[in-house]
Amino acid sequence: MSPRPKIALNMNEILLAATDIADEAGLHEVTLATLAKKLSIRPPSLYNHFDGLPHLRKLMAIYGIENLYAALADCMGSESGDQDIMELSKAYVLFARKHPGLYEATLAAPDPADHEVQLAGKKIVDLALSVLQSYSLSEEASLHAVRGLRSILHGFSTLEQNRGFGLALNTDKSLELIIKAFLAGIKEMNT
Amino acid sequence: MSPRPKIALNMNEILLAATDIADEAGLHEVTLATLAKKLSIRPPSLYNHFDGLPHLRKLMAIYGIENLYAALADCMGSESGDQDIMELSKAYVLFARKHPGLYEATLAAPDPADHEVQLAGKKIVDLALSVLQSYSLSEEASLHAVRGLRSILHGFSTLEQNRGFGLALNTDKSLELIIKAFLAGIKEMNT
DNA sequence: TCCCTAAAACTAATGTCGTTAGTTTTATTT
DNA sequence: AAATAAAACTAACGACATTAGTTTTAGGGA
Repeated sequence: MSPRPKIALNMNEILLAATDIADEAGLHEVTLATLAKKLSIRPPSLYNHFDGLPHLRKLMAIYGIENLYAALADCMGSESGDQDIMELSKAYVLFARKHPGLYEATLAAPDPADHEVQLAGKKIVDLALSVLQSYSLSEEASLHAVRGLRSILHGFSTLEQNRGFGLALNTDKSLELIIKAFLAGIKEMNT
Repeated sequence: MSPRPKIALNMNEILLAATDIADEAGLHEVTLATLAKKLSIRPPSLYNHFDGLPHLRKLMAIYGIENLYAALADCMGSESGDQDIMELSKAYVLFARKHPGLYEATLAAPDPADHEVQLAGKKIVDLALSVLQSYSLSEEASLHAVRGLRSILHGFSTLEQNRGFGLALNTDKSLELIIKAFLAGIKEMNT
Protein backbone atom coordinates (compact mmCIF):
# COMPACT_ATOMS: atom_id res chain seq x y z
CA MET A 1 0.00 0.00 0.00
CA SER A 2 1.55 3.21 1.24
CA PRO A 3 5.20 3.48 2.19
CA ARG A 4 6.01 2.48 5.73
CA PRO A 5 8.82 4.85 6.79
CA LYS A 6 11.10 4.24 9.69
CA ILE A 7 9.77 4.27 13.18
CA ALA A 8 12.63 5.91 15.00
CA LEU A 9 10.72 6.21 18.22
CA ASN A 10 7.70 4.25 19.19
CA MET A 11 5.32 5.23 21.91
CA ASN A 12 6.69 2.69 24.35
CA GLU A 13 10.16 4.20 24.29
CA ILE A 14 8.63 7.61 24.88
CA LEU A 15 6.56 6.39 27.81
CA LEU A 16 9.61 4.66 29.23
CA ALA A 17 11.59 7.89 29.09
CA ALA A 18 8.70 9.86 30.58
CA THR A 19 8.43 7.29 33.37
CA ASP A 20 12.14 7.65 34.11
CA ILE A 21 11.81 11.39 34.48
CA ALA A 22 8.66 11.10 36.59
CA ASP A 23 10.15 8.52 38.94
CA GLU A 24 13.42 10.35 39.39
CA ALA A 25 12.36 13.99 39.45
CA GLY A 26 8.61 13.97 39.99
CA LEU A 27 5.69 14.01 37.57
CA HIS A 28 5.75 17.79 37.36
CA GLU A 29 9.19 17.55 35.79
CA VAL A 30 7.81 15.64 32.84
CA THR A 31 7.65 18.44 30.28
CA LEU A 32 8.05 18.42 26.53
CA ALA A 33 11.40 20.09 27.11
CA THR A 34 12.82 17.49 29.54
CA LEU A 35 11.32 14.61 27.61
CA ALA A 36 12.74 15.82 24.29
CA LYS A 37 16.15 16.29 25.87
CA LYS A 38 16.13 12.73 27.24
CA LEU A 39 15.16 11.42 23.79
CA SER A 40 17.75 13.58 22.03
CA ILE A 41 15.21 15.30 19.82
CA ARG A 42 13.65 18.77 19.73
CA PRO A 43 10.38 19.44 21.56
CA PRO A 44 8.24 20.06 18.44
CA SER A 45 9.19 16.63 17.10
CA LEU A 46 7.21 15.05 19.91
CA TYR A 47 4.00 16.19 18.25
CA ASN A 48 4.59 13.51 15.64
CA HIS A 49 3.92 10.93 18.35
CA PHE A 50 1.27 12.45 20.58
CA ASP A 51 -0.93 15.49 20.67
CA GLY A 52 0.56 17.77 23.31
CA LEU A 53 1.16 17.59 27.03
CA PRO A 54 -2.43 16.83 28.12
CA HIS A 55 -2.52 13.88 25.72
CA LEU A 56 0.81 12.64 27.08
CA ARG A 57 -0.59 12.83 30.60
CA LYS A 58 -3.53 10.69 29.56
CA LEU A 59 -1.24 8.15 27.91
CA MET A 60 0.94 8.06 31.03
CA ALA A 61 -2.14 7.51 33.19
CA ILE A 62 -3.21 4.49 31.13
CA TYR A 63 0.36 3.19 30.95
CA GLY A 64 0.70 3.50 34.71
CA ILE A 65 -2.60 1.80 35.44
CA GLU A 66 -1.72 -1.08 33.13
CA ASN A 67 1.70 -1.51 34.72
CA LEU A 68 0.13 -1.44 38.16
CA TYR A 69 -2.37 -4.06 37.08
CA ALA A 70 0.42 -6.28 35.80
CA ALA A 71 2.32 -5.93 39.07
CA LEU A 72 -0.81 -6.87 41.02
CA ALA A 73 -1.80 -9.79 38.82
CA ASP A 74 1.73 -11.16 39.06
CA CYS A 75 2.16 -11.48 42.80
CA MET A 76 -0.90 -13.58 43.51
CA GLY A 77 -2.21 -17.09 43.64
CA SER A 78 -1.98 -18.37 47.17
CA GLU A 79 -4.66 -20.56 48.66
CA SER A 80 -6.38 -18.31 51.18
CA GLY A 81 -8.31 -15.15 50.36
CA ASP A 82 -6.82 -13.26 53.26
CA GLN A 83 -3.32 -13.99 52.09
CA ASP A 84 -4.11 -13.03 48.51
CA ILE A 85 -5.39 -9.66 49.63
CA MET A 86 -2.32 -9.14 51.76
CA GLU A 87 -0.07 -9.96 48.83
CA LEU A 88 -2.03 -7.68 46.57
CA SER A 89 -1.76 -4.89 49.09
CA LYS A 90 1.97 -5.26 49.47
CA ALA A 91 2.42 -5.38 45.70
CA TYR A 92 0.35 -2.21 45.34
CA VAL A 93 2.39 -0.25 47.86
CA LEU A 94 5.64 -1.65 46.48
CA PHE A 95 4.72 -0.46 43.01
CA ALA A 96 4.04 3.04 44.31
CA ARG A 97 7.40 3.00 46.08
CA LYS A 98 9.34 1.84 43.06
CA HIS A 99 7.50 4.09 40.61
CA PRO A 100 6.43 7.17 42.56
CA GLY A 101 6.13 9.33 39.46
CA LEU A 102 4.32 6.78 37.34
CA TYR A 103 2.01 5.99 40.22
CA GLU A 104 1.24 9.68 40.56
CA ALA A 105 0.45 9.78 36.84
CA THR A 106 -2.09 7.03 37.43
CA LEU A 107 -4.49 9.56 38.92
CA ALA A 108 -3.36 12.69 37.11
CA ALA A 109 -5.17 12.28 33.81
CA PRO A 110 -6.51 15.59 32.49
CA ASP A 111 -9.99 14.05 32.33
CA PRO A 112 -10.40 11.24 34.86
CA ALA A 113 -13.79 10.40 33.35
CA ASP A 114 -12.17 9.57 30.00
CA HIS A 115 -13.40 6.26 28.67
CA GLU A 116 -10.03 4.65 28.03
CA VAL A 117 -8.74 5.67 31.45
CA GLN A 118 -11.84 4.27 33.13
CA LEU A 119 -11.48 1.05 31.16
CA ALA A 120 -7.92 0.52 32.32
CA GLY A 121 -8.96 1.14 35.91
CA LYS A 122 -11.82 -1.30 35.63
CA LYS A 123 -9.40 -4.19 35.27
CA ILE A 124 -7.92 -3.43 38.66
CA VAL A 125 -11.35 -3.18 40.23
CA ASP A 126 -12.29 -6.54 38.70
CA LEU A 127 -9.09 -8.08 40.00
CA ALA A 128 -9.83 -6.83 43.48
CA LEU A 129 -13.39 -8.11 43.22
CA SER A 130 -12.18 -11.57 42.26
CA VAL A 131 -9.84 -11.65 45.23
CA LEU A 132 -12.69 -10.73 47.53
CA GLN A 133 -14.87 -13.57 46.25
CA SER A 134 -13.83 -15.91 49.02
CA TYR A 135 -15.65 -13.69 51.50
CA SER A 136 -18.98 -14.48 49.84
CA LEU A 137 -20.32 -10.98 50.33
CA SER A 138 -23.36 -9.67 48.51
CA GLU A 139 -22.60 -7.98 45.21
CA GLU A 140 -23.21 -4.58 46.74
CA ALA A 141 -21.12 -5.27 49.80
CA SER A 142 -18.29 -6.46 47.57
CA LEU A 143 -18.29 -3.16 45.72
CA HIS A 144 -18.17 -1.21 48.96
CA ALA A 145 -15.35 -3.43 50.16
CA VAL A 146 -13.34 -2.85 47.00
CA ARG A 147 -13.77 0.89 47.43
CA GLY A 148 -12.46 0.52 50.95
CA LEU A 149 -9.47 -1.52 49.90
CA ARG A 150 -8.56 0.93 47.15
CA SER A 151 -8.99 3.86 49.53
CA ILE A 152 -6.62 2.28 52.01
CA LEU A 153 -4.02 1.39 49.40
CA HIS A 154 -4.12 4.68 47.56
CA GLY A 155 -4.23 6.75 50.71
CA PHE A 156 -1.42 4.78 52.29
CA SER A 157 0.77 5.05 49.21
CA THR A 158 0.22 8.77 48.80
CA LEU A 159 0.72 9.61 52.45
CA GLU A 160 3.87 7.53 52.60
CA GLN A 161 5.32 9.39 49.63
CA ASN A 162 4.43 12.77 51.07
CA ARG A 163 5.87 12.17 54.50
CA GLY A 164 2.31 12.25 55.76
CA PHE A 165 3.34 9.65 58.29
CA GLY A 166 6.05 10.68 60.71
CA LEU A 167 9.26 8.74 60.87
CA ALA A 168 8.29 7.17 64.13
CA LEU A 169 6.97 3.81 63.03
CA ASN A 170 7.71 1.11 60.52
CA THR A 171 5.33 1.59 57.63
CA ASP A 172 5.32 -2.05 56.52
CA LYS A 173 3.95 -3.08 59.87
CA SER A 174 1.33 -0.33 59.64
CA LEU A 175 0.14 -1.63 56.29
CA GLU A 176 -0.09 -5.17 57.54
CA LEU A 177 -2.09 -4.20 60.62
CA ILE A 178 -4.39 -1.89 58.67
CA ILE A 179 -5.23 -4.54 56.10
CA LYS A 180 -5.76 -7.15 58.79
CA ALA A 181 -8.10 -4.86 60.68
CA PHE A 182 -10.07 -4.03 57.56
CA LEU A 183 -10.39 -7.67 56.56
CA ALA A 184 -11.58 -8.61 60.03
CA GLY A 185 -14.22 -5.91 59.81
CA ILE A 186 -15.31 -6.80 56.29
CA LYS A 187 -16.66 -10.16 57.29
CA GLU A 188 -19.51 -8.50 59.14
CA MET A 189 -20.27 -6.21 56.24
CA ASN A 190 -23.12 -8.17 54.71
CA THR A 191 -26.63 -6.86 55.23
CA MET B 1 8.69 53.64 65.46
CA SER B 2 8.83 53.16 61.71
CA PRO B 3 6.01 54.23 59.40
CA ARG B 4 3.20 51.73 58.98
CA PRO B 5 2.01 52.18 55.39
CA LYS B 6 -1.24 50.86 54.08
CA ILE B 7 -1.91 47.20 53.91
CA ALA B 8 -3.95 46.98 50.76
CA LEU B 9 -3.87 43.20 50.68
CA ASN B 10 -3.16 40.93 53.57
CA MET B 11 -2.17 37.32 53.23
CA ASN B 12 -5.60 36.06 54.19
CA GLU B 13 -7.29 37.80 51.29
CA ILE B 14 -4.68 36.36 48.97
CA LEU B 15 -5.16 32.84 50.30
CA LEU B 16 -8.91 33.28 50.03
CA ALA B 17 -8.59 34.25 46.38
CA ALA B 18 -6.17 31.40 45.70
CA THR B 19 -8.59 28.99 47.37
CA ASP B 20 -11.42 30.24 45.16
CA ILE B 21 -9.40 29.59 42.04
CA ALA B 22 -8.26 26.19 43.25
CA ASP B 23 -11.75 25.04 44.21
CA GLU B 24 -13.36 26.25 41.01
CA ALA B 25 -10.72 25.47 38.40
CA GLY B 26 -8.28 23.10 40.04
CA LEU B 27 -5.05 23.66 41.93
CA HIS B 28 -3.02 23.71 38.73
CA GLU B 29 -4.91 26.82 37.69
CA VAL B 30 -3.55 28.73 40.65
CA THR B 31 -0.80 30.71 38.93
CA LEU B 32 0.64 34.12 39.62
CA ALA B 33 -1.19 35.27 36.50
CA THR B 34 -4.69 34.05 37.49
CA LEU B 35 -4.21 35.06 41.10
CA ALA B 36 -3.09 38.58 40.18
CA LYS B 37 -6.02 38.96 37.82
CA LYS B 38 -8.49 37.94 40.52
CA LEU B 39 -6.90 40.45 42.91
CA SER B 40 -6.82 43.17 40.24
CA ILE B 41 -3.09 43.69 40.47
CA ARG B 42 -0.12 42.81 38.27
CA PRO B 43 1.75 39.54 38.82
CA PRO B 44 5.04 41.07 40.02
CA SER B 45 3.18 42.89 42.82
CA LEU B 46 2.50 39.54 44.45
CA TYR B 47 6.16 39.28 45.36
CA ASN B 48 5.52 41.95 47.99
CA HIS B 49 3.43 39.39 49.86
CA PHE B 50 5.11 36.04 49.29
CA ASP B 51 8.23 34.71 47.70
CA GLY B 52 7.16 33.11 44.45
CA LEU B 53 4.92 30.24 43.45
CA PRO B 54 6.59 27.50 45.51
CA HIS B 55 6.23 29.64 48.63
CA LEU B 56 2.56 30.24 47.83
CA ARG B 57 2.06 26.49 47.49
CA LYS B 58 3.55 25.98 50.94
CA LEU B 59 1.33 28.69 52.42
CA MET B 60 -1.70 27.14 50.75
CA ALA B 61 -0.77 23.73 52.15
CA ILE B 62 -0.63 25.07 55.71
CA TYR B 63 -3.78 27.13 55.20
CA GLY B 64 -5.61 24.08 53.89
CA ILE B 65 -4.44 21.82 56.72
CA GLU B 66 -5.50 24.38 59.30
CA ASN B 67 -8.91 24.80 57.72
CA LEU B 68 -9.32 21.05 57.57
CA TYR B 69 -8.38 20.80 61.24
CA ALA B 70 -10.95 23.44 62.12
CA ALA B 71 -13.64 21.58 60.20
CA LEU B 72 -12.77 18.34 61.99
CA ALA B 73 -12.54 19.85 65.45
CA ASP B 74 -15.91 21.52 64.94
CA CYS B 75 -18.12 18.55 64.16
CA MET B 76 -17.31 16.45 67.19
CA GLY B 77 -18.23 15.84 70.77
CA SER B 78 -20.67 12.99 70.94
CA GLU B 79 -20.58 10.44 73.71
CA SER B 80 -19.30 7.29 71.98
CA GLY B 81 -15.90 6.86 70.40
CA ASP B 82 -17.35 5.08 67.40
CA GLN B 83 -19.71 7.90 66.68
CA ASP B 84 -16.99 10.52 67.05
CA ILE B 85 -14.85 8.75 64.50
CA MET B 86 -17.78 8.48 62.14
CA GLU B 87 -18.48 12.19 62.49
CA LEU B 88 -14.83 13.02 61.96
CA SER B 89 -14.75 10.86 58.86
CA LYS B 90 -17.81 12.49 57.36
CA ALA B 91 -16.48 15.95 58.13
CA TYR B 92 -13.18 15.05 56.46
CA VAL B 93 -14.79 13.84 53.26
CA LEU B 94 -17.23 16.75 53.27
CA PHE B 95 -14.34 19.20 53.49
CA ALA B 96 -12.64 17.58 50.51
CA ARG B 97 -15.91 17.78 48.57
CA LYS B 98 -16.52 21.43 49.37
CA HIS B 99 -12.91 22.47 48.85
CA PRO B 100 -11.42 20.11 46.28
CA GLY B 101 -8.68 22.51 45.28
CA LEU B 102 -7.71 23.52 48.80
CA TYR B 103 -7.78 19.90 49.88
CA GLU B 104 -5.46 19.03 47.03
CA ALA B 105 -3.14 21.82 48.16
CA THR B 106 -3.00 20.13 51.55
CA LEU B 107 -0.64 17.51 50.16
CA ALA B 108 1.01 19.51 47.38
CA ALA B 109 3.61 21.43 49.35
CA PRO B 110 6.89 21.73 47.45
CA ASP B 111 8.68 20.16 50.41
CA PRO B 112 6.36 17.88 52.39
CA ALA B 113 9.04 17.48 55.05
CA ASP B 114 8.99 21.22 55.78
CA HIS B 115 8.78 21.87 59.49
CA GLU B 116 5.80 24.23 59.46
CA VAL B 117 3.84 21.92 57.20
CA GLN B 118 4.58 18.95 59.44
CA LEU B 119 3.57 20.97 62.48
CA ALA B 120 0.18 21.83 61.00
CA GLY B 121 -0.39 18.19 60.12
CA LYS B 122 0.55 17.06 63.60
CA LYS B 123 -2.52 18.75 65.03
CA ILE B 124 -4.76 16.57 62.90
CA VAL B 125 -2.89 13.43 63.91
CA ASP B 126 -3.23 14.41 67.56
CA LEU B 127 -6.94 15.02 67.11
CA ALA B 128 -7.36 11.59 65.58
CA LEU B 129 -5.32 10.04 68.38
CA SER B 130 -7.54 11.65 70.99
CA VAL B 131 -10.64 10.30 69.29
CA LEU B 132 -9.15 6.82 69.29
CA GLN B 133 -8.45 6.93 73.03
CA SER B 134 -11.69 5.18 73.89
CA TYR B 135 -10.36 2.03 72.26
CA SER B 136 -7.59 1.78 74.85
CA LEU B 137 -5.05 0.51 72.35
CA SER B 138 -1.36 0.44 73.07
CA GLU B 139 0.49 3.58 72.04
CA GLU B 140 1.98 1.82 69.05
CA ALA B 141 -1.30 0.31 67.96
CA SER B 142 -2.92 3.72 68.20
CA LEU B 143 -0.37 5.17 65.81
CA HIS B 144 -0.95 2.37 63.31
CA ALA B 145 -4.69 2.89 63.63
CA VAL B 146 -4.38 6.60 62.95
CA ARG B 147 -2.35 5.84 59.86
CA GLY B 148 -5.09 3.52 58.74
CA LEU B 149 -7.82 6.05 59.35
CA ARG B 150 -5.94 8.76 57.48
CA SER B 151 -5.22 6.39 54.62
CA ILE B 152 -8.88 5.55 54.29
CA LEU B 153 -10.03 9.15 54.47
CA HIS B 154 -7.41 10.54 52.13
CA GLY B 155 -7.72 7.69 49.66
CA PHE B 156 -11.48 7.86 49.69
CA SER B 157 -11.50 11.62 49.16
CA THR B 158 -9.01 11.53 46.33
CA LEU B 159 -10.60 8.62 44.53
CA GLU B 160 -14.02 10.20 44.82
CA GLN B 161 -12.75 13.41 43.25
CA ASN B 162 -11.01 11.58 40.43
CA ARG B 163 -13.96 9.41 39.48
CA GLY B 164 -11.93 6.49 40.77
CA PHE B 165 -15.18 4.96 41.92
CA GLY B 166 -17.71 4.26 39.22
CA LEU B 167 -21.11 5.87 39.37
CA ALA B 168 -22.74 2.66 40.41
CA LEU B 169 -23.00 3.06 44.13
CA ASN B 170 -23.76 5.72 46.68
CA THR B 171 -20.46 6.92 48.06
CA ASP B 172 -21.82 8.04 51.43
CA LYS B 173 -22.88 4.51 52.17
CA SER B 174 -19.50 3.23 51.08
CA LEU B 175 -17.75 5.54 53.53
CA GLU B 176 -20.00 4.50 56.37
CA LEU B 177 -19.48 0.80 55.75
CA ILE B 178 -15.73 1.18 55.28
CA ILE B 179 -15.30 3.07 58.54
CA LYS B 180 -17.49 0.60 60.39
CA ALA B 181 -15.49 -2.31 59.06
CA PHE B 182 -12.20 -0.70 59.99
CA LEU B 183 -13.39 0.15 63.49
CA ALA B 184 -14.61 -3.37 64.02
CA GLY B 185 -11.22 -4.67 62.99
CA ILE B 186 -9.27 -2.18 65.07
CA LYS B 187 -10.48 -3.59 68.33
CA GLU B 188 -8.44 -6.72 67.80
CA MET B 189 -5.39 -4.72 66.86
CA ASN B 190 -3.61 -4.89 70.23
CA THR B 191 -0.80 -7.38 70.59
C1' DT C 1 18.31 0.49 -9.05
C1' DC C 2 15.73 4.70 -8.74
C1' DC C 3 11.84 7.37 -7.62
C1' DC C 4 7.86 8.32 -4.91
C1' DT C 5 5.66 9.03 -0.61
C1' DA C 6 4.73 9.79 4.01
C1' DA C 7 6.53 9.69 8.57
C1' DA C 8 9.38 12.17 11.48
C1' DA C 9 12.86 15.09 12.18
C1' DC C 10 14.07 20.10 11.92
C1' DT C 11 14.05 25.71 12.31
C1' DA C 12 11.56 29.84 13.23
C1' DA C 13 8.17 32.28 15.52
C1' DT C 14 4.34 33.35 18.94
C1' DG C 15 2.11 33.76 23.35
C1' DT C 16 2.06 32.69 28.27
C1' DC C 17 4.19 32.19 32.45
C1' DG C 18 7.44 33.02 36.54
C1' DT C 19 10.77 35.95 37.94
C1' DT C 20 14.06 40.01 38.54
C1' DA C 21 15.36 44.85 38.38
C1' DG C 22 14.34 49.30 38.81
C1' DT C 23 10.78 53.01 39.32
C1' DT C 24 6.68 55.29 40.99
C1' DT C 25 2.78 55.68 43.87
C1' DT C 26 0.64 55.92 48.39
C1' DA C 27 -0.49 56.09 53.15
C1' DT C 28 1.09 56.68 57.68
C1' DT C 29 4.11 58.68 61.12
C1' DT C 30 6.85 62.48 62.60
C1' DA D 1 4.09 69.37 55.21
C1' DA D 2 8.08 66.22 54.83
C1' DA D 3 10.05 61.75 55.37
C1' DT D 4 9.71 56.86 54.98
C1' DA D 5 8.71 52.32 53.74
C1' DA D 6 5.32 49.22 51.97
C1' DA D 7 3.27 48.02 47.83
C1' DA D 8 1.97 49.08 43.55
C1' DC D 9 3.85 49.65 38.75
C1' DT D 10 6.61 49.00 33.85
C1' DA D 11 10.14 46.70 31.30
C1' DA D 12 12.76 42.84 30.28
C1' DC D 13 14.50 37.87 30.32
C1' DG D 14 14.42 33.00 30.06
C1' DA D 15 11.73 28.69 29.96
C1' DC D 16 7.94 26.58 28.29
C1' DA D 17 4.04 24.70 25.04
C1' DT D 18 2.50 25.12 20.75
C1' DT D 19 1.93 26.17 15.58
C1' DA D 20 3.49 26.70 10.84
C1' DG D 21 6.30 25.58 7.43
C1' DT D 22 10.53 23.08 5.74
C1' DT D 23 13.82 19.41 5.24
C1' DT D 24 15.44 14.88 6.02
C1' DT D 25 14.85 9.97 5.79
C1' DA D 26 13.64 5.30 4.88
C1' DG D 27 10.75 1.81 2.94
C1' DG D 28 7.63 0.11 -1.24
C1' DG D 29 6.71 -0.11 -6.07
C1' DA D 30 8.26 0.82 -10.78
